[in-house]
Amino acid sequence: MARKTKAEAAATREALLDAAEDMFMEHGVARTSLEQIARQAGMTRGAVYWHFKNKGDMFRAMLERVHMPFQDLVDEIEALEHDVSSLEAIRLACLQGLERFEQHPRARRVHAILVHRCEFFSDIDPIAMQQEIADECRDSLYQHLLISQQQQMLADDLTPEVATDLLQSMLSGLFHEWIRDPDRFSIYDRGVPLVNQLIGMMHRSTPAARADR
Amino acid sequence: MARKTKAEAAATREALLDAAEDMFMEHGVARTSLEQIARQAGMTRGAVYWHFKNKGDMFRAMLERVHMPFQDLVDEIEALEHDVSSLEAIRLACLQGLERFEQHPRARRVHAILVHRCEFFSDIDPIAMQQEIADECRDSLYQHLLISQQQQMLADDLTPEVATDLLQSMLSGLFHEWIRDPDRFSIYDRGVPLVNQLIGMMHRSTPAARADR
DNA sequence: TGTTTTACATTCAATTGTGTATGGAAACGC
DNA sequence: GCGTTTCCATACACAATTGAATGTAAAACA
Repeated sequence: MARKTKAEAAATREALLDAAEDMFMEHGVARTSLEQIARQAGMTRGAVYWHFKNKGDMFRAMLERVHMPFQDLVDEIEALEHDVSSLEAIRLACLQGLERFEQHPRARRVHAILVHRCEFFSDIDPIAMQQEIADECRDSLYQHLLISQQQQMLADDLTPEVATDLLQSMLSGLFHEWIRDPDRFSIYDRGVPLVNQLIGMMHRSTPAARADR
Repeated sequence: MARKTKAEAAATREALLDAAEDMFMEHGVARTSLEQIARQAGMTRGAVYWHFKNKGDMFRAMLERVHMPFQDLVDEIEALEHDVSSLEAIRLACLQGLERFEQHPRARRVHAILVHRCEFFSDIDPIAMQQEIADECRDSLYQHLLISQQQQMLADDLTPEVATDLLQSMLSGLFHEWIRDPDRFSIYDRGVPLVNQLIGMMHRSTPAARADR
């Protein structure tokens, strides 16, 4: 076969990853062969083995295309905390995260694959990856809820530990319910009232809890 | 090979399912061959193909050994609702559910396999199964939270819809965090304060929210 | 412009898993 | 007690993938 331009080669690499996403999503990771991926991209397995070491390497590359923006959210909290209260910053960061999930279809698909379309294989451990993401999110929430408590924002009977577990569990559950079938409902539309309500209930006895629904 | 007694045959069937659980849990469903399962049980594939049609049939049989006791929980709510308030009945049913998860290691393992160790194959769709379980739980919660609202138990700014989403998301998230690595923490120990806190916050302005931790 | 490297396609060897067919001895029904 | 059925082991044929080896024409480079 004729050699391609560097730009063309990069394009086929992207096309292969796109095809991998398609086939992984449709048939699951284990049930899709490298030939199916190659044919979906209009190539042969030769192209796949040129750009990637094997299926595991391809999977890893697919994940690396969607950078997990959790640290970005933390940074946004940080930037906001100078203007608004810490609890309010957390609330806005959660809403921002929901919105982001909704608006990046590639990130949505890759997360769906990671959670529901693959079991571990070769040296890929999706559960460990999910663990890592969840822990990162959890630690971040805890740090900021600790600040909220120090600022006397949390309700009397609410410890930052329980508050963290509550928020993290709720967000995690919402995510899992949604990612199971993202077309069933909008994670943003369902999530906004939940976040507002829960954060509102966490506030220190401000009877006029705001639930803008 | 010599024919076995009916009791012995039933025992090997159970042994095969035990072995399947072990291997599915350890290597994932897709990566375990029927021969691995047979050898783990001290048998050959002949035994497997005698008792089951194929891997999918075996998987289904494995799931059928653990009856999902969600309707039992609903019934327990029903039985309790004559004595205590509806919200209190929901709270107790949630705690009961957590306890049950903790205490049945087989159910725990099978759920872990269903969620994290398999993608769909042949005519098995684990996501649809999880969907079914979640919907059943959600519907049940909603029905009873509707009663709570009619009994004027819910906080003014809390609709039964949002309350349902909150509780269900929180429970689902807690479950997913736990099932990812059940040895990391006790779902009961972490769940009890969460349920108590959340249900407590849902109550209609009873300032003395109870958080027994 | 000539040489080297790149970006694939094609082919091949080897492995792995599946489903089925066959066999055999003991348990079961009568 | 005898035929039949059951429970499982063994053997075989078949398809599906994989990884690597080889081929090749054009791009990149000097």
